[in-house]
Amino acid sequence: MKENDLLIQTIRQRVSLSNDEAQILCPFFRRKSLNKKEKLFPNGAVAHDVAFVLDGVLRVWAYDAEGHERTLQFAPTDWWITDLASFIKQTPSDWHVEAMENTEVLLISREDQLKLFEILPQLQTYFRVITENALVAYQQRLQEAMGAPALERYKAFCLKYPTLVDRIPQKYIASYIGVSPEFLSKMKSEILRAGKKLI
Amino acid sequence: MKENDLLIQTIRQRVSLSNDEAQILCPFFRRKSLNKKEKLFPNGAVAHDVAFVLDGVLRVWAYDAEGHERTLQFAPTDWWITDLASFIKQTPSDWHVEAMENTEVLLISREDQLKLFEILPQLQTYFRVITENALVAYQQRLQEAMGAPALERYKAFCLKYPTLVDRIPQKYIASYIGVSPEFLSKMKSEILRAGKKLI
DNA sequence: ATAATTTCTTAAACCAGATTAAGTGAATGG
DNA sequence: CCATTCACTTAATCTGGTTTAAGAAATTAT
Repeated sequence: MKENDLLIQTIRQRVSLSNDEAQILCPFFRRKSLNKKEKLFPNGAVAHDVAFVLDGVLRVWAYDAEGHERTLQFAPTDWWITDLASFIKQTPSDWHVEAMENTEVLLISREDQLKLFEILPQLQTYFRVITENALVAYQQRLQEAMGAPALERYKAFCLKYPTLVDRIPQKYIASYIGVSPEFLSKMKSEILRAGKKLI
Repeated sequence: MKENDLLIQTIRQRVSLSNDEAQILCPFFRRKSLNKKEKLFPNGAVAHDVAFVLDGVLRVWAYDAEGHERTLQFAPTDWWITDLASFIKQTPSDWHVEAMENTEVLLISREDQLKLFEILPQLQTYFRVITENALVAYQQRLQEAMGAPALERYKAFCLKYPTLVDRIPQKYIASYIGVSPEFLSKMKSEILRAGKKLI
């Protein structure tokens, strides 16, 4: 059960959970290993599960109108990730949830998640709170996407995902902040040339 | 209590609520009238309350890096609205929540909302569900903002807020879809000239 | 090791949408 | 009821970021 320690610990940062309750919770989760480039569920399938990342990194992405990849979210260790629209309505998925490295996750199905909310009400509180926080984060990001120049968006990425900046290929960062890989490269070389410090 | 009918009815679209439970719920809400241009709370104050719109329209907006207004959300009848970041953490607000017409709302404070979640667990479920749905909507909107051309974003606005298209000044629609008022005007006249039909 | 592939950089031409400016019409207020 | 402000349009010019293309560097597979 050692692999569940990180999960319990993470949940306990937001709601209280006795050891007995933790024992109730654990069997709801299944462990899964994903190889680099492997997807959490097949393209177009329903996202049955939400994943809690133990180790590695996942990303959610889709093609935009012009056929470019756009990254919605990254998920390093102790983040939750899925195609939320598909997961909450159990409808076919529009997004790809893909491992960027060999990755270990814990999975829980929507059905089991809703069951768990009835058995352990604080779990519903936990997910309500992290959903509220995620909503705030997306509101801020939308505001940035519309009103802030690309360099500000790059800085915001660096603050949000400090562990990823020098770990994942730069083109995925570009697809997250919403610029072409060429332009991100140009921005970074301008920062260096000017000797500017980020943040 | 007639003014609470719309609230009860709206909640019952997602969770069950007996008449007795509805009677418990109602005293938690206070009614408030806002004049056109009036704000839900003073600039920089904490958003103590979340508002349920009975009649009229509110909008949430802030200035971007270049000093332009950016509209995050509109709320016509039966929508919920507040500065969510400020509301959930009870920290000073970054956003303006402002009436676009004379508007009637029901208010509940964060404190009372959390109390209510303990008294009526299905209310926590209700807010979890609408928060999940709002999160999905913001994910889609972010994807659009980054990858779709301005005309697509205008169409998406028209679908999302059909009651507002011919009701609010066009410059606020521009500030929502993320273009200058001049460019929205140009797009619309091009649609007309080409005799294209939206949607 | 070496070949094959992927990623990153640089630079020129290009474009969607911003900015500026000027004029017109519609609300609003005193 | 007039004056002022606010909302919308049109058009010229400008700009942040894209596209295209080509080469260099780093990974990955053989």
